[in-house]
Amino acid sequence: QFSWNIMLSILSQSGHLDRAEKFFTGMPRRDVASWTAMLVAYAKSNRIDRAKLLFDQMPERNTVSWNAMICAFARSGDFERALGLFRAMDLEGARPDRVTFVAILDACGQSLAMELGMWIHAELLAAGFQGEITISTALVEMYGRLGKIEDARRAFDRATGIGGAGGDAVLWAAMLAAYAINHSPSQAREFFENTPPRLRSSVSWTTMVTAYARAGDLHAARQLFDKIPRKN
RNA sequence: CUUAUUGAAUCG
Repeated sequence: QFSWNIMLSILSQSGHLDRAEKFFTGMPRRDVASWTAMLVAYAKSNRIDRAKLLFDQMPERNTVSWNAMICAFARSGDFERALGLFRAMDLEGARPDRVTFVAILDACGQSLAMELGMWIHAELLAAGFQGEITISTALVEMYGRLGKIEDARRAFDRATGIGGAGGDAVLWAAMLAAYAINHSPSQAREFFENTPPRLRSSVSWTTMVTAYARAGDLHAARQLFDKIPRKN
């Protein structure tokens, strides 16, 4: 069973939707993973409608299947349906996990659904997902997009811990982006300078450079660009 | 840490 599923995911990841489809229908046995893999294959080819059809036809659904479908909607920009599915999970007794929450927080941020976002935030605290770094990053990103920079910062501070130097490069880049979106480049720059080099990535650099460029300060952009270490 | 789903910028 494992090997069939592996074969199926190889086919879909290499973009052979038609072959994946044939393989899927020809499989001697199909478990939840097989159905979900096929669903994702459709979604990646932008056949969201087909994906949803498969989702509805699945003999059983687990959290991963729900996540896959929610992510598919979110990726296609259909945040309404993504959020709708999230609500429907409860009714079918599927429990959201950290992947669900990250996807939903992202959808909230992109659709500027502040009310719901804050509600979700409370939900995940209650569910005990507080400490997950991907969750923290998603919170920072969402609040940043919503213009709630203080809330973004609060989530960030909790994630970086006592010394304030915890977390990873993704978290720090997300916080930087939150500043860059909501404040002047110099404000963002201050945060950038206070970022431990270990937690700076090429993403931090490009975020900072484009912040200057967007503000029209091409000189500062160029100057910073020239300071980027070779490896980045 | 390889059977399915998830976190950051730019450009393509």
